[in-house]
Formats: sequence, C-alpha cells, structure tokens
Amino acid sequence: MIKAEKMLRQSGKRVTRQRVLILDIINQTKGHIAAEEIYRLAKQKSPRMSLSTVYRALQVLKKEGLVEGIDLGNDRYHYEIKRQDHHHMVCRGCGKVIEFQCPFGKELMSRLAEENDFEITGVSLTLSGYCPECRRKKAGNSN
Amino acid sequence: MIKAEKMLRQSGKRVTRQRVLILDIINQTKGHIAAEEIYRLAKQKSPRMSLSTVYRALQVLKKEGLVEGIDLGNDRYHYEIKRQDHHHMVCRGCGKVIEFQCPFGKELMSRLAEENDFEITGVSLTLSGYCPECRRKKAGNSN
DNA sequence: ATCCGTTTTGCAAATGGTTTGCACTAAGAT
DNA sequence: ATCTTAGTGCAAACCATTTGCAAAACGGAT
Ligand SMILES: [Mn+2]
Ligand SMILES: [Mn+2]
Ligand SMILES: [Zn+2]
Ligand SMILES: [Zn+2]
Repeated sequence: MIKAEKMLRQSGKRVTRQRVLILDIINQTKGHIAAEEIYRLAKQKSPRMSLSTVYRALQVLKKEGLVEGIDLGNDRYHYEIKRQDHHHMVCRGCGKVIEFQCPFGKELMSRLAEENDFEITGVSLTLSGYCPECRRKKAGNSN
Repeated sequence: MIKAEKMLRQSGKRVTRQRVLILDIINQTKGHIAAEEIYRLAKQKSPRMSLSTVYRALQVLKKEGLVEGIDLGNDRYHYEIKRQDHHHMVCRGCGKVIEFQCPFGKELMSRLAEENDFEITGVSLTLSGYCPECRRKKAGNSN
C-alpha cells in the first residue's frame, strides 16, 4: 500500500482513488505546489479528474492535518505535506522559496500565549526579501 | 493640513482628494480594515468614490510604504498604517485580532539572513489559535 | 489665473482562483 | 449483493481584485 493511502486510512475519511492520487502528488512534490498544478499532474494519471475534486480534497486533507496550505504572497495558495514547524523566505524578485527551521523555542511560544491569554495552535512566519541572484540583478540595474 | 495629506505630500505622489480621504480613513481605523469597508466609509464623504480607486490607492500607498496589507487568513486582505514591526494573533473562533511586538531581535534576523544568503526586507508572523471567550465555548460544547 | 502634459479617477466589464448545485458514481458497512 | 451515504464530474456561480478607456484633476510653468 502506497504511503498516501496509508495516511488517508489513518485519517478515517473515505479512501478514494482521487484523494490517494492527489495526496501522492503532494507527497512527491519537492517544495510547494498549487492546486492547478496538482490538477494538471493528476489528470495525466486520471483524465477525468476534476479541478473541484482537487479543491475539495485539499480542504479535507487540510482539515485532517495531512496537508498545509501556505500563502507565499502570490495570488494562489500553495500546498505541502504538513510536517514539523518550518517557515519560508520568499524572494520578491524571482519567487524562489527557501525553507528554514523555527527560530523560536517552545518557551517563547508559551510566553506569548500566556501574556496574551491566547491558545496558540498555529504559527506562520514568512520572510520576504531577495535571493543572491536577484540582489545581483538589482545592483546591476540603474533604476 | 491633515496628517494623511502630510504623509502623502512627503511621498511625492500626487495628492488627490481620494487618496487623502482613503489614507485618512485607514489612519483613523483602530485595527485592520478591508478595502470594501474603506470604500463604504469613503463614499459617505465622497459619494462618487469608486472601489477601483480604493484598490489603486491602496497599491500606491503600499508601494510608498505608508500602508501595509496583511493576510489574516480571511478571504480578503486587511490594511493598516505601516508602523514598527508588530505581528498578529488571529482567533479561529471569532476572528478577533491581537497585536504583539516582534519577539526576535535584530541579531536573529541577521543570522537568518546570513545563514541563507538572503536579504530580508519584510517579516510576517501570524499566530492562530483561540481567545479566552472562544476557548470557553469550545470547552462547553461537547462536540 | 491660465495652460498643458501627465497622472488619476469613475464606470463597467473582465479576470481568475476558488466554490457550489446537482445528478451520478463509488466507498464501505451489513 | 445490497444499501446508505459520502465523494465526484461538470458547468455555472462567486467574488475580491484588476483593467480599459474616456473624462477629470493635479501640479509645474507661464
Ligand atoms: Mn514549506
Ligand atoms: Mn496590525
Ligand atoms: Zn530571486
Ligand atoms: Zn475568539
């Protein structure tokens, strides 16, 4: 049994061909993938796949905590397998995304939770800036 | 001269009645305001105001660094006057937003920049969770 | 105060990612 | 094999934001 299927079974939701395929695609993606691209890839293996099914599966997978949607400042959301806290730097020049580990310990987290009387369930940290290549380009341009 | 107008003059962009009004509305807003709401308020003072003008003004104001758009996990963006780094906690129950100061020093920032060879120009940190009221409701519910 | 080149506005229409209604199909329990 | 219910495919709807264009307004120079 494929890994994606195993994940789905554990979630208790119905294991459909489509969900397995979609989750498998996300699983095999290095980096972050948008819905439309999942759809494109899925249709290659399952030509009747519909874009709505992709969106609906993504909703379910998110709710089940298997997949995470992230806002990279683009117009569309991107998805990845949910894993240990990590965060993103997005290059404003070329869109490249670099991942890095969570820089705040649990202590900081619980200090913030306590100070603000807030139960924290999710952290999203996104830095934006310029990668080496785009910095070079910026320097070269005289605008 | 009103504060909003002063800010605009300093930016060097044309100072139009609409931009002043829009910036003034954002200025007077406690918290975070969406485009549509700016539009609604602006139209009260200037009935011919158009929603496109609001959006176009917001783009300019953002580019000029006077205003910041933030993604609070809703479907729409929210805007506020740009100020010292601060971040947001959003309650997943009621949508309430709490602001808090930046918990990482400049050192951490430049360490991240160095380690990843990335020039960091913007930081966005958003925590999600539950406020006291919504926590109580959750506890009460037996679902 | 007036003129003029350029920017900005208002309006309506377009865009485009995401959602939804509905009839049909397939998962999983018995 | 049968039944119940959740999930799918398709097309249409949604809706926040963007865009084309002609008219209006800004601001520097006269
Ligand atoms: Mn990631
Ligand atoms: Mn804020
Ligand atoms: Zn880059
Ligand atoms: Zn709440």
